[in-house]
Amino acid sequence: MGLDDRKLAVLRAIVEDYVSTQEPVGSKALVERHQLGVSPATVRNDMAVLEEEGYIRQPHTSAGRVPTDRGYRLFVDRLSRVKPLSPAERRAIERFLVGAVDLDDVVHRTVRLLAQLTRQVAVVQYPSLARSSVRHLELVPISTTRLMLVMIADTGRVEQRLVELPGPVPADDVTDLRRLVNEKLAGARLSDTPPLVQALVEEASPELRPAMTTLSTVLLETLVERHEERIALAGTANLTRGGLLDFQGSLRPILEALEEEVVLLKLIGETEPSTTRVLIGDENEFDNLRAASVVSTGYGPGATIVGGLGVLGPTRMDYPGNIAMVRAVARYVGELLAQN
Amino acid sequence: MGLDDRKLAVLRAIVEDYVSTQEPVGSKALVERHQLGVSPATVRNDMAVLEEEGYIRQPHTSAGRVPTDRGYRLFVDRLSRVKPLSPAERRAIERFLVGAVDLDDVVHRTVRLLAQLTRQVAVVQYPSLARSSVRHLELVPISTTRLMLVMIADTGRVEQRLVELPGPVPADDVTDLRRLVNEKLAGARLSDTPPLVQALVEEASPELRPAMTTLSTVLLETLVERHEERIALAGTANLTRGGLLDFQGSLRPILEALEEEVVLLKLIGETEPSTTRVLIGDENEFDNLRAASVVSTGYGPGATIVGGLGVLGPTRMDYPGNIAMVRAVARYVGELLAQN
DNA sequence: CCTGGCACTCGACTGTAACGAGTGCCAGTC
DNA sequence: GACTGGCACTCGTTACAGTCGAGTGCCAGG
Repeated sequence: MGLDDRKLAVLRAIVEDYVSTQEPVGSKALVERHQLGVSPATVRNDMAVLEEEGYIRQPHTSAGRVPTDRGYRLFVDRLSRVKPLSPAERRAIERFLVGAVDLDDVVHRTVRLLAQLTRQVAVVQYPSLARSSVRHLELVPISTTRLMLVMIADTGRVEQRLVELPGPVPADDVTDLRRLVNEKLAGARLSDTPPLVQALVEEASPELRPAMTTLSTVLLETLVERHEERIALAGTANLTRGGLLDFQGSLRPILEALEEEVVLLKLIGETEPSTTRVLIGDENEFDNLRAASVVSTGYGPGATIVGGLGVLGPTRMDYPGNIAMVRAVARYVGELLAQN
Repeated sequence: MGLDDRKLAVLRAIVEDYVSTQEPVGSKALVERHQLGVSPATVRNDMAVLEEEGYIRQPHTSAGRVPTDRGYRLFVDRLSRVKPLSPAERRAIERFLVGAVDLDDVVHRTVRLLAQLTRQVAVVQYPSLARSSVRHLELVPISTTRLMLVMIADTGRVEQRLVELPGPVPADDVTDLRRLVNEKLAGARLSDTPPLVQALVEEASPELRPAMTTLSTVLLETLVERHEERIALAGTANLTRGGLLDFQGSLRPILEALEEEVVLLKLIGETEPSTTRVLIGDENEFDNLRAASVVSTGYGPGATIVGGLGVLGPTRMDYPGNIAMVRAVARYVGELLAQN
């Protein structure tokens, strides 16, 4: 029941044509547009087999064939040829590098770039706190009983939290607190901090003990528990390309899913190192996104991965192109981060 | 050519019915659902006048009437009765207050709340830097030639920027720099800082001069020039309610507009104090949003205004309800901010 | 000034027919 | 045995005609 080379070529042709025309493709059109070297009738036979195997289907009897999710999967795994970026695309990616002034800027530029290049919805996860280390902790007195805790991570992320102290704390004590927490925590990975924070409380002098206890609670919340992942999104307007054909006229579930950070994180955040992941149609776990595909990968300075990025679009998308662009952008962002 | 009371009542009834049913409303249905005390024929005459005056129109000859933008305008200005919030809505607003830990949290909760209450797209502007004062400036050494500048504003906003120094600066000098900039700038409104920053450079000692010069450039950029306004958005999925009837089936322009921060800022950011602004259909300046209306207002602690918030939806929206909710939410957010 | 009545308009819906893209199958060819 | 041309068949799309009915404008009468 194997598929010989020609049948695979037919499948590839169907996917490519359908992606570009958005219309079910028939046997006649297929032989006209591709050099298959056989007649429509032969192609029809091959199509019948491909359909039997579940790679393509007919929307209705008198229509051409359309790839199924399974067909796209085979295409992505075995049939797609790498699509080199055009010079224009390359230039666009390089140009976006210049002039980014901080992490926010980098992320925003990246997500817009990705949306523009792929003409899909782009998603970029900020560098995950879980994969960051503490660079510096700052305590800024707001009033005698309030501090602003600012945590600066090595990935460039800056988190702030208000700390309500149990009682007034003099400025000198704040200085001590600042010194203590930095001595203990600076350089530590955020995931390793809980015991260190615990130690801080135990080692604190009696005067500092109450303030340090409160502070430690907030520290743990900020550093570990709330684990606030952030996401940037762009290009939602691209969902409306292709009229209402994609997503069978109902953008609703897609838009709803895109508003859930949890969903997006699941889609692009689970990064095995340096692979590009492709989720096609119902391969992803969310019902709302059955009609969508996701191409994602991890990024980070050097070989480490600090976050994920990717694009989301209709299953009928240009997989080779999007894969190439997602990879390229991830690599450039990694380089950019490495410079800091 | 004035409109007597009954004609106004008819217009009000048309708006209310059309908003709730989403279908052109005819004379017969109107007298059935409202106590107008007259016959359909009379209503028809009134309708003819209202149409002549441009307040309503017929989508086609054999259909009922639909309000025009001008009709909505009149309705909002003179006919709508304030709609008190339901207890459930009140409770929802109060509940959202509890447990907000920082500005980001407040803004995100607010925008989601607003989207959920109004079932429209909600937009919240972060407290504007232009209306903030400097609370504290922090300089964190990243390497010998790099600093992270962190600015904490009294509105709770925290901005960071990387500073590339012209040469190595010893730790003691960083301390001096920190002290100097805080002495000069802490408490100042951001819009008042340029001369102060200038003075900083002039007064700096020769050793600090080069570093201070670089720092001042970044300060000016961060504090004044880039004036980075931030926006949070939620509820885009609500655009798909009412099927494709609203926005005549093309969400595209709306989604595109929503991705432009500049556009959103114009819509909700221009706040005259303590008024609620309603922009109906083509009253706003963006072609993309001709089919949409915006209800917005300013918010801030006490009587001052630090930012705007609002909702965007089809012109066929529940103006009284949305106005009430936007106001209520703005007031609550103001109270919340005042507590900090 | 309001009302009932009436003719009229025109979109929505229904049913029918013609069309055509595309298929599956089969007999014939290399 | 694999491929091909031919052919009957399916079924969605389009066009057209006819009916229906919601809603109107207008008018004569109260």
